[in-house]
Formats: sequence, C-alpha cells, structure tokens
Amino acid sequence: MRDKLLDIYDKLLERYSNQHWWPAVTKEEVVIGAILTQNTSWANVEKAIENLKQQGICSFAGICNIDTEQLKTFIKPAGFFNQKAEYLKNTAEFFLENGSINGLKKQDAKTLREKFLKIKGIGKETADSILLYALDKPVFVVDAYTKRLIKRHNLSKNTDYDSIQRLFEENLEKDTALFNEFHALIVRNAKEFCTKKPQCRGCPLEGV
DNA sequence: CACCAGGAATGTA
DNA sequence: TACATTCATGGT
Repeated sequence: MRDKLLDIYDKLLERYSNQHWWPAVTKEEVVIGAILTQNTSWANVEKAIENLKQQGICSFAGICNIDTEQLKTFIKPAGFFNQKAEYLKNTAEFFLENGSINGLKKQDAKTLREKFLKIKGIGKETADSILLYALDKPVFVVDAYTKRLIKRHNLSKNTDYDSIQRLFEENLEKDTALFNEFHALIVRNAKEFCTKKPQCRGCPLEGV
C-alpha cells in the first residue's frame, strides 16, 4: 500500500509541482481561512480575508473584539456568513483562552483534535486542516476528493473519514511537509479531472 | 438555467 | 449508524 500511495504522490507532484498551500501568511490567518473555506471556493475566501485585513481584524484578537453583525458583513463573500461568524468567534475565543498557536503546539495532535472537535463549527476536516497547516502537526487531511480517489482506485474497504486517514498515516512516514503537499495535490488534481470533466483523459493517475 | 466550492450542524429513522 | 436538509456567495 505504501508503494501505491507514493506512486500516486510522485505522479501528482511530477505533473503539478509544489502547490505551496498556506506559506507566507500568519498561522492565525490559516485558522481563520480554514473556517471560511468550508464548502466555499478559495477565491471567495480570499475576498473575505482581504476584508478582515483591511479592517485590521484578521487575527484571534480582532475576531474576538469585533461586533458579530459587523463581522458578518466583512466575511460575506465567503458565504454562510451567519454561521461562519459564530464559528470564527468560537474558534478565536478557544485559541486565546488556551495559549493561542504557540501554546497549543506544545500539546499532542490527538489531544488537540479532540478539543477542536468540541468547538461548534469545527468538524474533522477543519480540525485536521488546522493541525496540519497552522500547527505543523503530521496529520493527514481527508476531504471529499480524497475519499473519491480512494474509492475509485479501490485502495480501502472502509471509506469513512478516519479509516482513510489511517490508510495514509499508517502507510507513510508522519511527515508534515509530505502531508501538506499530498493533500494539496489531491485537491489540485480533482479540480481538473473529477469535477467538470468526468472523463480522465490526461489525468496523471490514469492507469494507476 | 443548474451546479458546485479546500464542510458542519441538525434532524430523522 | 446512515442519510437528508440547511446554510449563502460568486464563478462557470
């Protein structure tokens, strides 16, 4: 299984090169983006992020202090603004009360994941995205594209979230940089060959 | 016009 | 446990 996964990774990387997800931004911005991008295109998330930056509130403290109704207007381009405003408040408050980014990084990933999942607005994918992209934990992020990839290539009997996550984490070295790039590459590939183009002609995974 | 995007909460059976 | 519905903007 390890060879199959690495084969997929190598072919995706060869085709698309590094996706450099979430590089030159603050870690607080990564967490905020993880909430805003729930079922939303990244282009719309960037508009919301830009609004927050212009207001000088693209941070946990900024989110906590701003009026909720005001916050809704700033994140409006990202959609679901009523619930996401609440989710951002919940998340920012949790981070500020628990050591923020640097403080929380001292805890292990498993413990953090359980705590994140108790926050209203953070599910498994968002929790793992925060662990990987904001806290640099070697946690594999599973999304709809990843599930589809595993199903189409028949790489696992169980296709629930945790089973697929274990498939990657137990067969690959727990490397933050690897998991970071792998997930980004899966998304990059899926957007080109799985969404609006049912056919797989030209897909780097054709025949894998 | 329909469909979906770097999901999660809630309700039903 | 396994689905179905709701949330909302903006691009294709």
